[in-house]
Amino acid sequence: MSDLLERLRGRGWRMTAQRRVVAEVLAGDHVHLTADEVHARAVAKLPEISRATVYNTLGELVTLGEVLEVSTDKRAKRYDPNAHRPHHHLVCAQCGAIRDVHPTGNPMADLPDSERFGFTVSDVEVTYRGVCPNCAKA
Amino acid sequence: MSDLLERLRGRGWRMTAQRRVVAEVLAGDHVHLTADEVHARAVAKLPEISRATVYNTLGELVTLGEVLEVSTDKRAKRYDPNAHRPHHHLVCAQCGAIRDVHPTGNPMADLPDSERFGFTVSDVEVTYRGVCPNCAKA
DNA sequence: ACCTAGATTGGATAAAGTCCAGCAACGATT
DNA sequence: AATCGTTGCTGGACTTTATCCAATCTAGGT
Repeated sequence: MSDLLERLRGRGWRMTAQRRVVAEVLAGDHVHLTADEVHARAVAKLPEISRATVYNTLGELVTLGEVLEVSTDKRAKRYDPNAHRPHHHLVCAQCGAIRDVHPTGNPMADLPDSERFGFTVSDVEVTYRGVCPNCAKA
Repeated sequence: MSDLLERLRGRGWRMTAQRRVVAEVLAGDHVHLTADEVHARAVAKLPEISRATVYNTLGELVTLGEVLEVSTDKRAKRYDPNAHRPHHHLVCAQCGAIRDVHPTGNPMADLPDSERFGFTVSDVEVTYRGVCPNCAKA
């Protein structure tokens, strides 16, 4: 993840304690935190960090293509740091747990021209829904 | 759409002016209104209808499987009355326009067991993103 | 060490949705 | 047609999520 900071610096990002902390908090696979969760964890490392800064930083990371915004059906947006290996999501309908998945096939190829309504289609997002093993037990 | 009202009545839904109006407002293809938009249009037909009722009714329609909740990336959830013909969505990244699309292939079959993490997968939602002809012109 | 563009802060505000207590009315029954 | 129990409706308060902004601070170049 420190390569992330390198890359950002290369793009003229001014490095601050706050931004470093947000980047640290987001590291890892299967990480899909809400802005508030990011803020809570950031505060643990840097008590004075403000909510606004967390929102700003997340927004910038999304704009720069380093982090993906994931809208599962929950109320709050979630942020996915795994932007460089394309993947989709599997969501538990009961507890909201999210896993990264890599389906075979290419959904992009499955949309015929006749179904594109003249759009220039650039991206697909696939969300699988189901019940996770934990919730199935209960 | 009046068959919808029939079906609901058959399921023990008590019929009221408010519910009728909400159902009317939702009729049609490529309809993806936010709760607030539904409320605005409902008010035009029945001035006293309250926001809470619109939210309640939409929630019930979703529970009954008559309407789908669509989370594109906008802030507000949208409601899609076309629940009985399965379909996916194509969203303009600029203006937010939404079209119903029917891709070929079955994304469900593209998720191998090894990528299911023990989940019981029951549903897939595919969202294509791009730029619509209108926005492309500008 | 200094300077300035850019970043941070926290509080106000907005937008979307939920909750609740009291009133209204659907429709089954007689 | 009148009654009545149950369910639905209302409107306002409240919660959650997110954005805006003016004042203040700081990273990093010189």
